[in-house]
Amino acid sequence: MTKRDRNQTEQRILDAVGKIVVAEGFEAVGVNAVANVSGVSKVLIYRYFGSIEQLLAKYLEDNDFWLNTEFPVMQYDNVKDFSKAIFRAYIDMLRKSPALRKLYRWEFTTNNPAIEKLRERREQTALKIINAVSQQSGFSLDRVGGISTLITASVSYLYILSENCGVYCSLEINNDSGWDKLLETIDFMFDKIFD
Amino acid sequence: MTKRDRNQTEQRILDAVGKIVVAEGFEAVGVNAVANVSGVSKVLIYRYFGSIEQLLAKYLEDNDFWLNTEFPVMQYDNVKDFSKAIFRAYIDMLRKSPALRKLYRWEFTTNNPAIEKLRERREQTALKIINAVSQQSGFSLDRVGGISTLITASVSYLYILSENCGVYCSLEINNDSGWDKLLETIDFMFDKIFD
DNA sequence: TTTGTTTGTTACCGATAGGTTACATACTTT
DNA sequence: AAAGTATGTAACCTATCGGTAACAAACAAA
Repeated sequence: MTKRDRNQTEQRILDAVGKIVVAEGFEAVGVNAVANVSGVSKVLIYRYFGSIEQLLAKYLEDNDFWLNTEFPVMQYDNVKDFSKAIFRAYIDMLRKSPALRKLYRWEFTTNNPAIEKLRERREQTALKIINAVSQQSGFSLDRVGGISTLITASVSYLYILSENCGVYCSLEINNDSGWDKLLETIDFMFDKIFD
Repeated sequence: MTKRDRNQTEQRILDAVGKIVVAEGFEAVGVNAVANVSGVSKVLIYRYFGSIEQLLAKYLEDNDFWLNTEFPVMQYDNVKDFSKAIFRAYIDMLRKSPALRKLYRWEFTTNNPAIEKLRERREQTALKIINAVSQQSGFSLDRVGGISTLITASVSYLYILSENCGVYCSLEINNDSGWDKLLETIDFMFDKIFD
C-alpha cells in the first residue's frame, strides 16, 4: 500500500473483521474474506495474528462484549424497578449492537476458548445481579435465577431471529411496536411477581 | 447396489439427511455429505430431488415439524393448568427432538420457502392457543401473546444453546435439574399471573 | 554502503465444495 | 428379440477454501 505501517495494517484487518461480522456474522469470517474486505494480503493475517481463531479472539477482546458492560447497579429504591431496568438495559444493548446479535448466534454452532471466556464473564455478571436481587427481594437464588434466565434467553432469541423473521408467536419482532409490547409484558410480570 | 429400487434409494437419501441433521445440523447437509452417508451416488440426489433445497423441503415435509403437532386442546378446567401444560408440552417436544433443535438453529441463518411455510403453520398454531387462552382468561391478546412469546422463545434458546453450553445465567441447561427449575419457574409465573 | 530484518505482494498448493457428462447395466415395452 | 427407458456409477469440471513459498522492496543497523 501507500506506506509501511504494521499497526495500521493490523487495524485494517480488525476493521474488516468488524464489517464482516456485522454484515454476515462470525460464520463468514475467513482468511480470504478478511483479505478481500481489508485490501490486505492474507499472508499478513497469519503473520500478525497467527490464525483466524486468534484474530477473532483479538476482535472479541478489543470490542469487549459483555466484559465492561455496566449495568444499573442497584440505584433504585425498590427491587421491582431495579429488575425492570436491568432487562430494559439488556434489550437496549442487543438492539444497538448487531455484532452482539451475531455473536450470540455464533455461540450456537461454535465452541472455542474465546467464547468460553466470554461466557464465564457473562455468568459472573449474571450471578452478581442475581445475588443482589435475591437478597433484596427475599426470593431464593433459584427463583431469581430462573426468572432471569427466562427473560434474557427470550430476548436474545428474539433479537437473533428478528434478523431473519418478522413475526414470532404473534409478536412483531422487526419493529419497535413488538419490542414495546415485550417490554410491557416484562414489566407486567414483575408487577405480578413483586405484588 | 444390490437391487434397483428408486423408492428405496430415495428413502436412503432422506434417511441420510436425517442422520446428518441430528448429528451436525442442517448447515452440514450438502450433496457430498448426503451421498457419502447414504452410500448413493450424488447424481441421483439431483435426479430424484432436483436440488438440496428441494431435498430438505421434502425432508421437512416428511418429518412434519410442527405441522401436525397436537397440543393439549383445553381439556383442563382452568386456564392456569392449561397454560402450564402447553409449555410443558413444548419443552417436552424440544427435549425429545434433536432435529427440531437443529431446525430452530438453522432458522437463524437461513431463509427459504420451506422454512417460511413452517413459520406460517407455527404462527397459526400459536394464534389458536393464544386466542383460546385470551378468551378463557380475560387477558388481552397482546398480554397472552407477550407471555407466550417470552416463554417459548426462552425455551427454544436454551435448548439450542444446551448443545454447546452447559450453564446459562446460573441455570444448568444440559441436565434435567436445570430444566426442572425452569419448569418450576414457569409454573410460579403462571401462579402469580392467574392469582 | 552493505547487511539483515520487517513489511508487503503474487502465485501457487492441496482439499473439498457443488454440479455435470459420459457411460454401463437392468428393466419395460413392443 | 430389439428398442427405448429407468437406475445406477465413475470420472471429471470449476470455484473456493485454508494455507504456504518465493520473491520484492522498504527500512534499520553495522
